[in-house]
Amino acid sequence: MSEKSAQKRKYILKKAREVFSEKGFKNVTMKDVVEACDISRGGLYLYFSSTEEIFLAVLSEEPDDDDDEAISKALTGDATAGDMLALFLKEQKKEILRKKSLVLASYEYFAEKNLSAQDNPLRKQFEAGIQIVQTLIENGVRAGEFICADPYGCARNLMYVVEGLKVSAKTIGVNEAAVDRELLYILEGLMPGGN
Amino acid sequence: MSEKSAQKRKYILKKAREVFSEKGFKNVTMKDVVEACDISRGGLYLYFSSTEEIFLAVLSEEPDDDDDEAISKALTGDATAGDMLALFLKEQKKEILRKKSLVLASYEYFAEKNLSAQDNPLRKQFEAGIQIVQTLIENGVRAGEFICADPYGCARNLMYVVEGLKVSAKTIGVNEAAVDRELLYILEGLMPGGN
Amino acid sequence: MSEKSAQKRKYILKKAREVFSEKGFKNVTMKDVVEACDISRGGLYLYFSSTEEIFLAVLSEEPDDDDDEAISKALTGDATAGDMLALFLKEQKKEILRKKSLVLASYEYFAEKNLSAQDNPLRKQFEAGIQIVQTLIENGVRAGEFICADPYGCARNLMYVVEGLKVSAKTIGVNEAAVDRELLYILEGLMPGGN
Amino acid sequence: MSEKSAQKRKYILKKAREVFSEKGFKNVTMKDVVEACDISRGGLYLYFSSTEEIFLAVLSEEPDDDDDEAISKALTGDATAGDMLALFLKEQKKEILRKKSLVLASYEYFAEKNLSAQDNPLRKQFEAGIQIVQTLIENGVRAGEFICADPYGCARNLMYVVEGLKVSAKTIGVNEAAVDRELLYILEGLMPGGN
DNA sequence: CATGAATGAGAGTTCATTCAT
DNA sequence: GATGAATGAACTCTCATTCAT
Repeated sequence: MSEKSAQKRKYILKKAREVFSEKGFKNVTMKDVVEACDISRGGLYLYFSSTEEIFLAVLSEEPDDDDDEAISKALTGDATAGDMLALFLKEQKKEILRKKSLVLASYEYFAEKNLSAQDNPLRKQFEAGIQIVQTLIENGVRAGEFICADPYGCARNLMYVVEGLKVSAKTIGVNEAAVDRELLYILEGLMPGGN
Repeated sequence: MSEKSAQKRKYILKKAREVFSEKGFKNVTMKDVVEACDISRGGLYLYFSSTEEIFLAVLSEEPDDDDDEAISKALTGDATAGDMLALFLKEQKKEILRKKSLVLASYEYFAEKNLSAQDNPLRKQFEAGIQIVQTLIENGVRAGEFICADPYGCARNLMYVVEGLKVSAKTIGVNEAAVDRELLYILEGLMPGGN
Repeated sequence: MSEKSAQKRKYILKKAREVFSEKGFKNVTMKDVVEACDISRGGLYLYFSSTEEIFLAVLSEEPDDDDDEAISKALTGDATAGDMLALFLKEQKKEILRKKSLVLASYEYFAEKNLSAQDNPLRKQFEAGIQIVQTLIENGVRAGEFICADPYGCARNLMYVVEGLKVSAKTIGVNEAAVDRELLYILEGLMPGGN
Repeated sequence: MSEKSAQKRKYILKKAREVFSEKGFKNVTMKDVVEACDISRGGLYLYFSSTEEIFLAVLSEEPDDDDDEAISKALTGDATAGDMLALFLKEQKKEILRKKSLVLASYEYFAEKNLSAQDNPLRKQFEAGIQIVQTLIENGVRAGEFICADPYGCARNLMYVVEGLKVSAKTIGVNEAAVDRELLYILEGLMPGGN
């Protein structure tokens, strides 16, 4: 039963993720989720008792994580820093362009809460990204692949651009070429013969 | 009457702007606006018939526009490109850090609509920003103040960072020092002795 | 408007009183009141926001107060203590036998709350009754109408019997003859030639 | 199984009694009972199919009945009428002051039903009480212990006071001293040197 | 123009009751 | 017998919107 329950919970979260992707956070009602899942009103309450609870569960669900896996694999292999950075950017690009993403719902949700830096998963993720990029750049500089006087600054710049692209993708529209162009601009700045 | 009407309309928009700043777009009800304005329920309907209508009116209101004015003045004066870029960035910074801004409400609103590029004021504004920055950089390069191989790319980079900072300010928190740091990083990239 | 509002409020309370009389306290829903008043769901909420609020308003409404008026008149006139006690008992009897009374609803309500003696209107009323009866008996004794060694004890006895009759009337049924019989039993105990 | 069943039934009734004592009748849901018993929702329905059914079963359960036993014992022994009346009153007092009693739940329940005198267990119990007291008083008078011109009237008076005390204990609060005082007042009225 | 009472649709939530296991 | 997930009816409460004044 617990098995079945867990599966149903997962099913609900899967459907809810779609709903949040489409409608953001605040616009989603329990009724929306009920209808997306095609279950009864009361049935949903057996698993979750508010949209917030569902949303947080969706967020904390392990994602498909091809990305992290891929990154991990790359990090353990003997890929060059450039390869790895490219890989990282590829994942970011995927996230930026993903149709069904929780980006805006997260913005809505975390903008309302005023979480301290520690409690804010969005921030943690952001800072983790900076850390990764900085390390990759430093490795690349050491290996002679990159030229960069301020790896930390460059990493931050990259991540803010990614952030800007994410939100732009949802609000003003950004196509794949534009994403490539922006990321390439930064990458080229790191290249020995770059601008 | 028309005069009085216009004033009341303005009053409503002023109050509504505050409401949208605080609560985003979707969370705002006609009741919220009515209460913020301390007018009657029916009274509001004489001027606007939905929160969307109010929101669009708020957006299209001419803002205080010290910024644009200042910019214009600078552009007509004999300020250097560097001065003018600094001025532009100062305005951006103000917007990024403004407590009561419509940033998130706009994101919410325009994310829902799928407006074509032409109809999307957010996009127009974004592109106008790029245009301005690009021009300033080009002027600076011509004047020998800046060194930049790709003014358009640099302008885009700058604007995406600004966008990233705006959303970060609302969601994960960004203080003034952090904004300065990010903008400075870009500026230094333009300087003859920069990175 | 305030006039009309006040009238509607009164109207709601009148209807609500009937509902509480019939169904007690806990069984009454906002829907019940809405239906009794034949107003809209939301309309009721303009006046009251919970059944508790309505109930307390019903309780604190001034009653028809023939009783109190009558008593007051008698007290100011030159009625004998016996006449006045008879009058008091007549009012009690009316209350005991009243079809539409809030007795049980009050019991339900105040049993749930654990109000201190001061805050409990039921208790205040009860003690006021004892006080009145005691005074009347003392006056009667002084006037030679009654014989009573313990007016306070007798007053309490009377009021507890009244209380017992009230609840019995609602739960096991008590007819007028039975009420008369019980009250007469006590009265006769006060009479010079009584038991 | 039937043995086990009977035990479970008893267990449910025991727990349900507590629930009804605390929450009255109408406020109790099947869910409340399920939770108090820590059994499954469906499980309860194997034994009872409504709160009413449970409540009636609780009421008809033989109580601990030290009281009745004690009374019976006393009645068969050679106790004096005074001793026996004192015993009876002691039991009433216990009931009046019992924290977990079904008094209010019963009031709620039987007030809703409009049972005929025959079908109303509350009434039967009340009249049985009068009968017992009347007999005791008559025996006491015959034995010269009591003086009473109207044993039936006095018995009724006593029982209504008890009823009044029961309901007062639940609604306006009555402490032990007050109960003693009221009962003593009546007893003294029976005593040769009483009021 | 302006008011605010009134309506009713719709979302949230709780439970009695059923039923597959 | 026993379980507890699931359903759906019923209730609470909030607002967008209308309309008589």
